[in-house]
Amino acid sequence: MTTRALQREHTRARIVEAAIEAFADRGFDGATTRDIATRAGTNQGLVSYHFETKADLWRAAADRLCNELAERLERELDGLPSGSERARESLRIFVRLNAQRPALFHFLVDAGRHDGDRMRYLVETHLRRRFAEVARFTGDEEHAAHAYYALAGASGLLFAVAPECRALTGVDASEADVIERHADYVARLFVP
Amino acid sequence: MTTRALQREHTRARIVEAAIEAFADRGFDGATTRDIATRAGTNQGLVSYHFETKADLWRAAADRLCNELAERLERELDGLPSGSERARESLRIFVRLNAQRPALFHFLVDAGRHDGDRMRYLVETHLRRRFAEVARFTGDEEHAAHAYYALAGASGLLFAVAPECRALTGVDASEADVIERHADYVARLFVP
DNA sequence: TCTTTCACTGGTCACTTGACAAGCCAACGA
DNA sequence: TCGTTGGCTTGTCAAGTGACCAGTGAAAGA
Repeated sequence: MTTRALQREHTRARIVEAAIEAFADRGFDGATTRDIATRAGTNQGLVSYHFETKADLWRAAADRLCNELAERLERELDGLPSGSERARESLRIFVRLNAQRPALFHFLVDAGRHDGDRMRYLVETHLRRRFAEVARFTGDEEHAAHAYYALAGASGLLFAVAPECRALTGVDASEADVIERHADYVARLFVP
Repeated sequence: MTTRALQREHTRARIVEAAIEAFADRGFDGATTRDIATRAGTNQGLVSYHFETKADLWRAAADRLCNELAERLERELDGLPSGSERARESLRIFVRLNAQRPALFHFLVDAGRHDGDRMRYLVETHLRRRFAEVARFTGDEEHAAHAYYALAGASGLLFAVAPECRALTGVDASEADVIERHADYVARLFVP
């Protein structure tokens, strides 16, 4: 690959990563392309140059976020021994992902509350597969949606509102032992 | 009370109610005072007249939302028979409140992700008491925060992203039997 | 009855927003 | 080597944004 092409990809990646942070922090409406540019260490014009619209950038950010998590999930689940403990460990892994990337939860909530383009895109492109897995996991057609959203909520909320959790309970959700305790709590909750 | 004072209170209440919807829909940054005014059936100037700043209006909306839910929760818990089923029924009630007022979840997430004035206000004014109750309920000092956020997430997310849930799973979270099924699911989850 | 009060309206303000366009210059290709 | 490409910067634009203010008219008080 040429120097220029490499530089281009590198810059785009930096902007997308900054966009993930910004959209998670402020929501789609609240995040500004200027703020994203600053986080990426450049200027607003460059964001418009690489991504035609703000919505395009959001889609790129959602893709990056979801693909990264899907890959990591698949990789970590792969090396798991089968048996009764497998289900619980799967849940622990899912909780750890939520802890490392609270942006996932924010994208889900921010896009999911309206029936719009962003919600449709998330559902069609990324969520269908993940939901199908949970549905197969529960086996229960009737309660699949309930299990899915209860799990996602129980796993992600703590890390999504980490500053509030710190102020309210004194618990720092970024600490490793807190993450592990939550992973264990959720795992035992859903697989007693 | 005079006609004017009554009218004033009525108008303020209308604006606050519109603000709850708007802030839940778009977040603090995304919601505009003009949109709030339109939802309330008036003009932007009147919003500024009744509430000095947008942040003031947000605080009034948060108060209204939290007080309403605290009252309802207390009232419904009051008539509950003691016994082994009491814990489960408490959880069902909590889920039903989340279903009726998904705005609660959105306020929590929107304010809770940053260490700022709104987050502090929510914690100090409304959340402390509620968390203390959950902590007393679990009895377990070590896991109180984990139980609290797992419960809040598991109860609220489904209704907070109802449009997404509909598109993803076909389940309409506004239907009464879906609400009851989720209430039962969460209740059995936390009190097996 | 007549003045005062005040909830409410319409319009203006400085400022921010996303999108766009002209120019710059190092990397590229001939 | 020299013209071209294209990533990038700077500046500009219309469309909002929250806050503010003078004016209005009906209710309240004298």
